[in-house]
Order: sequence, then structure tokens, then C-alpha cells
Amino acid sequence: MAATMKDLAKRTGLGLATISSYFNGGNVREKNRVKIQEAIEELHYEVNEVARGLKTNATKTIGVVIPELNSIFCSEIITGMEDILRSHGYATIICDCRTDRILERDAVEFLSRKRVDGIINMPVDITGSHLTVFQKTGKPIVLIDRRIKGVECDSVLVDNEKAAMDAVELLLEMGHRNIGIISGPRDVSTARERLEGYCKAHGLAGIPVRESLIYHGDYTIQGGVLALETLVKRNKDMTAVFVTNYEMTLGAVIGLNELGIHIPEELSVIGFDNLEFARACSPKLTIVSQPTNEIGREVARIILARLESRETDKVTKKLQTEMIMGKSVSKISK
Amino acid sequence: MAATMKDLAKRTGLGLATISSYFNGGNVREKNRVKIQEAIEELHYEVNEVARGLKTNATKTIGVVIPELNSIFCSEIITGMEDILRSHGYATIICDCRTDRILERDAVEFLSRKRVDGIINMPVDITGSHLTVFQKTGKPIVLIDRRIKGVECDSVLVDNEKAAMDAVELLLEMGHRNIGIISGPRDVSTARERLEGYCKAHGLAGIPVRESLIYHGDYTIQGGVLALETLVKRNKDMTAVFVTNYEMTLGAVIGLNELGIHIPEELSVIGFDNLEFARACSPKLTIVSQPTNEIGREVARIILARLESRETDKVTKKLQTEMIMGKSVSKISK
DNA sequence: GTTCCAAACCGAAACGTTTCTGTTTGAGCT
DNA sequence: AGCTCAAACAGAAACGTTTCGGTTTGGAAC
Repeated sequence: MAATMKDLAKRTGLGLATISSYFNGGNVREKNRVKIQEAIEELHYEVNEVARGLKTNATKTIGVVIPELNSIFCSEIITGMEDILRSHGYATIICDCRTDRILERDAVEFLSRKRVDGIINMPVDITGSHLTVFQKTGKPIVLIDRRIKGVECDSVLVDNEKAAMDAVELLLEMGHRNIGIISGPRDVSTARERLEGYCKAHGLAGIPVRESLIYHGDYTIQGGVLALETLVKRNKDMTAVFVTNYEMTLGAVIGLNELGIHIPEELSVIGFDNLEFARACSPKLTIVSQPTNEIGREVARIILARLESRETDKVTKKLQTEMIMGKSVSKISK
Repeated sequence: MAATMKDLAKRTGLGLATISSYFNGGNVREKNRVKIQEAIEELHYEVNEVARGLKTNATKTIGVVIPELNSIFCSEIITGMEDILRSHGYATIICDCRTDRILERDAVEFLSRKRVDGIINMPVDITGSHLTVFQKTGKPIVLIDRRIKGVECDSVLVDNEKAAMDAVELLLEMGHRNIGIISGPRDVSTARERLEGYCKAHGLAGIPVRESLIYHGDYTIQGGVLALETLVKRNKDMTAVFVTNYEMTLGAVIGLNELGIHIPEELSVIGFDNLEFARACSPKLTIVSQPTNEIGREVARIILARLESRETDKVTKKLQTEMIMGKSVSKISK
């Protein structure tokens, strides 16, 4: 069907090795070079990366396993990551495991069979057991956003505790004393860290944390709606709420909107991520913004470094968030 | 390094062909079956899909080329698509070409070298020249959302004209006579069709179309902001605006917000896509909603059918949009 | 205990590369 | 013209599968 290197060899009268070295930057006489080029044109030759992958034992492909493609946090990271990987000749196979441990394990096995050169993973299964088999191959793994205890490998994280402290401290400074938090699932490390930041900020200010002000959501939009409704219902004195990821922020705004509660007169809000959405809210939402693009680029850089050299010590990069000021926080005068 | 079928053969005392037929559903005696299973466990064997791909000339991989991963329209389609493809044993390599014709061409060539079994493409280059080489391989191509004149292949489209007519007719019924439209790039078929619907609705109502009410945006958020500002500035009598994709809808809402223009008292708005965002707007935005998930699933079904059988006649599926009513359109009484 | 035949098995060749081990070539010297 | 040596080339083996043709096996029927 498609032309092969053998065809090129036959056509040009050259040997297979010469054709191969032409494609791999070896020494080929100029006149043969043009002969090969002509043959490529005429036969519409294209390198077969599958065969090459079999021979070289490197597919120039990175597997990416994420909980939800359809989440701006993930998709922005991927965009930044892919940019860099592509420019270094690497392809990415993206597997969206729908926040499902089984599918996540399947995805890793699948990528392993496909002989990807490395895996980038925002883990759902916090035991990391889905990664152990792949890790034995010695190929690199880089974790995004969430750390895993057992598995030791490179990771790119965000300073979640600091992020949450910044937000809560702002609310405290503005006089709020009954601050709700829409936290994430208890078993997700980012969620725990953000909640920890919330508690620490309270501790530093000498204000006790009230259990009823804490809601453990599920990081989804619908979960955000429910969380907000619940918090509002059970805390009549709550004057502010801090939402700890984008999807739930969107949900919370929907909830407030549908309950007819005004921001910030009746409730101050600090959200998470998606600057553009924050700008579209009226009044503009104050948010904690994660450097998604930079996370993606950093992940790409780390895995590329690993692929090129065999350093031993694992690196953990922690990036900082930024507060983007809006008008969704009001000042409370006692 | 990793165990191969040859190792399994040695270990079990069976032949290569038997091992192979074990993996491909052939006839293997029960006792040998368990022997093989044990050997797999002990040697941690995993099929090498690269070698298999070379031999079978099928990689069980579909290439997907889209203009922008970081767009909810695209990412929702991909989610729906991947679900179905995965459950049929196909992987997807996603290439985000950043709305760049050169990168799009690169992506297709890249996928071709990787010997993907088919390509799904939301095309940027409307001449389709990036696809002609791949098409010669006889492997299937399915286009999403935008049609291309030269290239004949399956496609899944949306009834854009009807979508726009529905929206504009609603505005006309509510008494609006000076309706702005934030349209898309002139060379994108979806944009032209939506604009056509806008014009047709005016025609049916016997109302002339005014050039100054038409703005050609670029389908980006920032483009939406600019579009809105421009339209508002040059049409003091404009009472409603129809925005023709999600990113520009978000931009338009940002623009209105930052200009302090109230919806719907000062300006009625109909947006496009992203139901959740519409719900988060205050008042809730009326939008035209595309069946993104269904588009993705349909695309997957079509390409799977092509991969399994060699029907000749190409199919074009056209899906309908839905209007989701909010409170962003006011009634005008003359 | 034969006979028979499908079911089960085996080994080699092939897929399209890269790479290893040699061999040839030709430009720059006497 | 002859010599030298690196540069350029050639051929074959190997990567890990599938598949083709041919061989063995085992159980049912006699």
C-alpha cells in the first residue's frame, strides 16, 4: 500500500542504511540526497512511526490521564503542556477518566500497552496503585496538582494552603467573622490543603472554626449549587463564603442567582479560577487564580528533562496562586 | 526488558502461535489457558501494541484535530466522542492546532505518520488541502461542525441557520427592531450560516438588515468584549444583541458588565452555548444551545461504522439546536 | 484397538524500521 | 598512477507481533 523505505532504496538504487541515515541526520552525499527527495515526492513516502517505534523502543508519545477534560483547570493545563511537548516532537494521548478510579487504572494500562514514553497524571486514585506497574518500566511519571504518598516521582503542585489563607485573611480583614467554605472531597489532597489554609487563617486571627460553616462538596457544578443552598440554609449569620474550585464557584453563583441573594450586600464571595468568568459576573468576582498555563508548561519541561537524562532525585515544583480583586467582598462594620 | 510473547512461549512450553491465539480469542485448551495466565502474571507480560500495530496495520487509534481544546464546545464534543471510542477499544490522539492552519496541517501529517486508523477534524483550513494526502490512504475522515467544499467525507453538522433564525425571531416577536449580531469570521461556514439565519429572519418579518448592526468577531472572548463595545458605540438605538458562539457571549457579558449596561432593561441579549454559564448570569441568559455531547457521540458512531465496513456513500448528519429560555430578553412596547 | 477428523498446536515468514558489521568510494596526497 | 583514510554506502539481523501452511493431539465412533 504505502511506500516504504525499501521502495525508496529500490527507486534510488541506494541501500536501506543510506535511506535510514538520510532520515536520521546521517551523512549522505548531496546528489543522493536529491535523488532520495525526488523518490519521496514521487512515491509519497511517509515515515512509518509505528515501525520506528518498535525498533527504537520509543514512541515519542506521552500519555496524559486526567479526571475530567471538560474542566477548565485541566484543559488549560493540557493546552500549555501540549504546546511544549509538540514543539519537541512528542505527541500526547489524552485519557479522560471521568473521575473514576477504574477508568483511571484502565487508562494507565492502556497507555502502557501502547508503550508511551512517559505518563502525566492528575491522580484520582490517591493510593497510586494504578501507577505501580507502569513505574516498574523505569519510564517517567509526573504528577499534577495532587500528591500521592506511596509513589515517588516528580510533581507539580500549587500552594493550596497559602491560596486559601490569602482568601480567608482577606475576608477576615474586611470584618467577616462567619465565613463559610465550600471545600472539596475529603480524600483529595488539594481539598484538604485548602481547608487547612482556611483553618489556619482562622487560628492566626484567634477565631474558632465552626463545623457548620464547612461543607464538603464534590468539585462539580451541581455540587456547588447544592453546597451553597445548604450553607445558606443552615447558617443564617454567614456573611461570606469561600469556594475552592472553579466548578463549584460556578455552581455557587448559580445558587445565589436562583435564590435571589445579592453579592456582596447579602453575601460576600471569593471564588476560584477562571478569570474570564469572574469578569463576567456582576459585580466582578474576587477569585483565587491558579497559574494553569504555567503548570502545564512546567510539567512538560520536567518530563522532557527526564526523558533526555537519567537524573535520580525527584523534583517537586510548587507554584503560587494569585488573588484577583473584584467587587464581590463587602466591608462589614460591626 | 519487558516480557514478550516469546518469553511466554518458553515459559509455558507452548508455541508462539498458541500464545497469539490466546490473546486473539482463538482456540486454546483450558489447561494451556491457565498456564499462559500464570506465565503472564509471573512475567508481568503486557501486549506490545506497537508491534501489533506494525503487523496488523491498524493502530486502534483515532486522530482528532480541533482548533482549540480550551473551548467548551470542543471539549464537550471530545468528551462524548472519547467515551464511545474508548468503549470500542480505540484510543484518541488529540491535537489542538490553536486555530492555526500551519499547525493544523502539521497535526494531520503527524497523525498520518503515526498511522492512525482515521481522523476526526473540526477544520480551520476551509480549503481542506491539509486532508488530501491523508485521504489517499483510504482511511476515514469525519468532519465536525464545519463543512469543506473540495473534500468529500462524512460530517456532523448543526443546523446553524435554523438556530440563528429561532433566536432572531424570538427577538422580533418581543418587539425588537434594531437587533445587533456578533457574528464570526467571514470564512467560517458556521458563522456564515448563522448570519444567514439572522438575515432570513429579518427578511421574513419584512425588516431590512442594517450593516452597522453586524459585527464580525473572531470567536474569542476578547473579541466578544470588543465586538460588544463597538456595536453599542455605533448603534445608539440598538435594543438587542445576538451573540453567535460561547466565547464571544462570555466576552459580551463581560463588556456589558464593565460598561455598566443592564440586561435586559437597557439591552436584551441572546447568547450561545454553555447552559451553566447562562444560569450563572443575572438575570439568567437566554441562549441557543448546541447538542455538543450528541455531536461527539454521533461522530464516534460514524467513524466506527466506517472502520468496520466499507460503505461508499458519505453521510452528513445535521443536528438541531435548542433555545433555553432565560430572562435576558425584554418586551418592547412601541 | 483402530480409525478419523476437527481442534489444537507449531515454526517460519513477514510487517517497516534501525543498527551493526563490513565494504566501497573518492578526494587529497606523494 | 598509486596510496591512504575517512566518508559514504550496503546487507543482514533484530524489534514483537500476526498469520500461513502444515503437523500433532485426543476423544468419539466403530
